Formats: sequence, C-alpha cells, structure tokens
Amino acid sequence: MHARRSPQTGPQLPRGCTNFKLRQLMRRVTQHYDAELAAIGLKTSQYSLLSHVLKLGPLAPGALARVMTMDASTLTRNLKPLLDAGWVEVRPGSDGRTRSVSITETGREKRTEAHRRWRVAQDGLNAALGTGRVFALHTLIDESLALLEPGDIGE
Amino acid sequence: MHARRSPQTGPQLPRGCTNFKLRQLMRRVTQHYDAELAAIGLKTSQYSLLSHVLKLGPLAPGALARVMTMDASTLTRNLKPLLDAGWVEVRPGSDGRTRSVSITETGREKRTEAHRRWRVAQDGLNAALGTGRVFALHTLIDESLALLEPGDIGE
DNA sequence: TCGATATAGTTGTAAATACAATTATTGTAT
DNA sequence: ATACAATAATTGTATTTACAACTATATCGA
Repeated sequence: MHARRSPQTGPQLPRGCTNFKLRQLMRRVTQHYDAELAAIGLKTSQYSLLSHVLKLGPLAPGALARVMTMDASTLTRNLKPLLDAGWVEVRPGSDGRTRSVSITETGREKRTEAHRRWRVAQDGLNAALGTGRVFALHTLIDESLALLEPGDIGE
Repeated sequence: MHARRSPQTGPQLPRGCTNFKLRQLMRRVTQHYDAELAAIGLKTSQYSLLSHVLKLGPLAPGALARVMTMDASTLTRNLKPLLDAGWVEVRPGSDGRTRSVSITETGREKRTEAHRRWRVAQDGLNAALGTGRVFALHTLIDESLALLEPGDIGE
C-alpha cells in the first residue's frame, strides 16, 4: 500500500499520454529540420523518402512502405510531389501488379544537396539536446519499434 | 583515430535521422491508440484536444495552441470537428480579438467515455513496451521539449 | 480450366499539420 | 487624434497520414 510513498524508488509509472508527448516532440523536431531544408524546397518527410529510394531502390512501393513503417496509400500520396519534381520515377514491376520505384539523376543531385542540409539540422539537434540524449532517444525508439510489430498489441 | 574500434565505450553517436525515427514511432503508436478509440468515433488527437480543453478551459485558442505545442492555425482546424460534434464551444473572449474555448456537457461525457478507452490503450502500450521503457521515453521527451523552446535552435 | 482467394496498388474521404497572407482589434507614439 | 505597430485569430494552400473501398493481377484448389 502507498507504494508511491515508499523511500525505495520502485519502477516508475509513466504519467500522461505517450501519443500526445510523441506528437509534441515530433512537431518541434519537424519544424527544426524543415527550417533547414526549406531553403532548397524540400520537406523533411520528402528527404526521408528520397533517401530511402536512393538507398533501397529500385523497389516496389509496398516494400518501401513496409520498411518506412507507413501505410501503402500514404506512400502513394507522398511519392507524388517527388514524381512531379522528377526526382523519382515509377515503372512497371516484374509482376503485373507491382511497380518499381527508383531515383533519377536529378533526384540524386537533389538528395546530395539535401543531405548537407540534413546534416546541419541533425548537428543542431544534437547540440541543442546533447548527443547522449539523442542517442538514448534513438535507442528507445528502435527498441519500441521492434516491440510494436504491426497490429499486434492487445490481441 | 578509429575511435569506434576503441575498447573504451565513449559517448555514443546517434545514427540515422531523429525526425524519421520519431515519425515511424508516432505512426505506430497513433495506430495503437486509434484502434481503441475508433469504437467511439474519436481520433487520438481529438481526445488530447478535448482533454486539454477540459483541464484548461475556458481559454483562448492561442494559449491552448501554445501549451499543446501546435500552430494556432492547426488548432483552429482541429477544433472544427469537435465544434461540429458539439463537444466544445467557442465564444467571444474578453478582448475583442480573442475567443474563449470551453467544453460542453456533451463534451464532458464524451471525454469520460474516451478516457476509459485511452486507459486501455495506454496500459496496452505499457505492457507491450514495458512500463520502464515508456517511463524512460516520457522523461526523454519531456527533457527534449524543455530544451527545444520555439524556434531557438541554431540561432 | 475456372472460380475463389490472395496480393499489389490506387482513390475516396477525412483529419492533422504548418507557413504565408489576411482580417480584425488593440496599443502606442507622436 | 491619428497613423503605425503589435496581437489574435482565421483562411488559402500544400503536405502527411490512414482506413475503407476499389481495380487489377496472380495463385491455388477442385
């Protein structure tokens, strides 16, 4: 009884809503990266997408959505601006159902440029929060993602 | 040179993009909460907003946006569905420029119902990730938010 | 082979997000 | 007093997000 009064610091309970806190931080962090990338007309999300296409492409939209932990329909939508800008291209896949997403030469150049900006933003975040704190955050996020396999909580 | 080969584990450097990782986790976590709240026709974001209006209201939209770490225009937009549903109301503020947002009786009932669902979702997350990990995550997020005052990074 | 099922992707709809521009009001300095 | 600046909120526009429904193709079973 009255475990919270105990002098022994037991396993501490989370206060507040994890989702809300995550969103708060996401908003702030996104603004930080976006401020850096705005100069070259890219959103942070677009940089992430472009980077993944560069690193993993050519690959099917579905596979890309899975590794990026996003819905397939979200990927279709997010691909559109990059497609319109000519930074990625979508071609028929081996299978009649699938497509193949790959980066273009223009896209490569854009991504190189963006990568420099991203570096500045990341360094700025590391400096503001402290490298150790950012590392700890990454570790926690990675562990959490590994534990949250798609739709398996509470079943 | 070759610090990474050193047997001494120095301050570890973050790998990858903090923004991308945060977004990945946010997507998963939001899906988890939304799955629970869907039964009563609420999104997690709406639950957070309703809860803040309950706890802090009546208050001005701008003040609400600030405490929730969101843009004022986002708040205006997010308020609309709750207004349409009759869960919150917006009335003229003291100042001719400001408004006053407050929860309605229907909104109170809805929030009570939603709170029970939220509890289930939060408990499920705690169970899936481990209470200690969730607590650690909260702590890191809170510290980070405190360090990331609006638009002061890199200036 | 042909019908049921599974897989891949896109579209309809709706919400969340924020910057820039706009409107309305208040405060201030001459 | 009146023009100018500051503050509060909303609207225009564009992106991010995802569920549900839909289309198209492929696979499998009898």
